[in-house]
This record gives sequence, structure tokens and C-alpha cells, in this order.
Amino acid sequence: MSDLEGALVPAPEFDLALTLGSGQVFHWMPDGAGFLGAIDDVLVRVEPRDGALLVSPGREAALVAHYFALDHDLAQVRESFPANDAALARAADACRGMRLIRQPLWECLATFITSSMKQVAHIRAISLTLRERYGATRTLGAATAFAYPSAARIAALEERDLRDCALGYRAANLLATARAVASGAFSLEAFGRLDRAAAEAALRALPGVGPKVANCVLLFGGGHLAAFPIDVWIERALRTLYFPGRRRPPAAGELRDFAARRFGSYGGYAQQYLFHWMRVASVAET
DNA sequence: CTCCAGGTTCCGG
DNA sequence: CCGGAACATGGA
Repeated sequence: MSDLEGALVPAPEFDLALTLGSGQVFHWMPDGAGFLGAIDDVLVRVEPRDGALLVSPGREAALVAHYFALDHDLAQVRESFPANDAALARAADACRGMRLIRQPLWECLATFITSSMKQVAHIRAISLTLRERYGATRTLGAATAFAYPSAARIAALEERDLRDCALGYRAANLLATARAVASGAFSLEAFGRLDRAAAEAALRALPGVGPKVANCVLLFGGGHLAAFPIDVWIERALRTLYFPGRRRPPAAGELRDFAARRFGSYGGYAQQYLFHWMRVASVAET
């Protein structure tokens, strides 16, 4: 860490550690009182400083502010939630300062393809291995880290190479999707102009992308804040909070429709709060 | 050893 | 549309 002070970016109501630890993104490393990580191709160090974010010297403050979505109006997010939902209000309270960051689309898509049936620690390990082996090296002062490998880079590999990164059956899916992106069959630029339904359909056509991963990409990489990924934790949360004591638990379709109706245009935030709330509660039990 | 993890796909009702 | 089973890997 340098003694040279970098730019100070205003960051009210922002909890950096909570945001980076909430299962949205998997490559940031703790570094003293801050974190070190790549934003797309740029290695950055950020550290909370009394309502602001200290950004490593020479790095664009605007890049950081955009990535961490410091412009999201969290009060408006909370106000959009159902007024009588005490559980959600409690979860939102426990997650004060958590933001839904804007991830580069390709690395978000690729990372969540590798995330299926994996614990967060495993997802982090896979991301790190892929970056170390196939990503571009980036330095910041004495620190070194790696960008996520491009779609073209992964497309040039063989399935064997990816299995060697502990991807298991996900290797074929990541490879085929990388090739679809590299060839232009799936256009990352065109994706940004699609509405939510069209964007979800385009994602679902990719191998290894089902409803859950598609919604993670819509939410974390596509800026669709109404997207509502339903994983095992959220399923558990919805069942226990909103369908208690039901003989046969609601099926996937019913849960999806329920969430869309109940949580509205900032459903993604509701989802992230509930997700984190459930996981913290689970850790507290054990 | 068994169980499960921010699921997807394919198959038979 | 729905429930089941297979699919790799590693930590608890």
C-alpha cells in the first residue's frame, strides 16, 4: 500500500466489505483496511474512509463510482418494498450499505456459469485459478492481480484445460459459451440494448445458463434491478417467510411469479437482502 | 463416509 | 408445467 493518497470518492450509505462479501462477485482480496481487485482490466485498491472511498492513485474515480453503483438511491429502493413486510425490512436493515454492483458482462456471465452447485469458497477458487492461468497480469504499485480471461482466450482452450481448473461438468458449458461470445453468435453489445425479457431469453439459449444464472447476469451484469435469481437459499427464505407450514412447498414457477408480483422494480435488491440475511442466520446457528 | 453447495439438462408423467 | 436423476468437486 502506498503512502500516496489517491482520490476520495463520496460514498454515503456504502458498506464495501458487506457488498464484496455478499456473493455477487468473487475475486476481491482483503488488503489491510481495504480491498484489491480488478474492475474489468484495471487493478484497483479501495478503502472505506468515513463516508467516502479512497481509491488507489492513478485510478479513475468515475470507474469506481460506476462499478460500485454509488448512484443507486437506496432509500428509494427500501421505499419500493411492500410496506407490511417486516421480514424484508429486517433483512434490508441488516444489509444497510450493501449495493448491487455493475459487473462487466462477460466475466459476470462466465463466473455464474461456473457457480452452479458450488459453494461461494469454491467459486472464488475457480475464479482465481482461471485468472491466474489465463487472465492478463495487472500491477498496482507492488501488488499483482489478474483480469478475468477474455471470451476469446477461453474459447481458444480445450475442455481438458478447464477441467484442470476444477470446473467439473461446468467446463463444457463455459467453453461453449465462450465460443458463442467470441464468435459473435452471442453479442455482448447487442445484449445491452435488449429489454429484460429478450435479454433473459438470449442468455437462456447459452449452455449452462438456466433461470437462476440468467437472472444473476441480468441483475449483476445487465443492470436489470427487477431480476430475481432464485437459488436454494432464496427458495428456503421465500418458503419459510411467505409460505409457512404448507404441506407441499410451492414449485419453482409459483415462487417466480410470487417474487415478481411482490417485490417489484427493485426485486433484485430484495433478493440480495434476503439472500444475505438467510446465509448470516445459517452461519449463526452453527 | 455421507451430505451439500448462489443449477442445468434431460426425461417420463 | 412438474418432479427425479445425473452431473464433478471439495469442505464440513
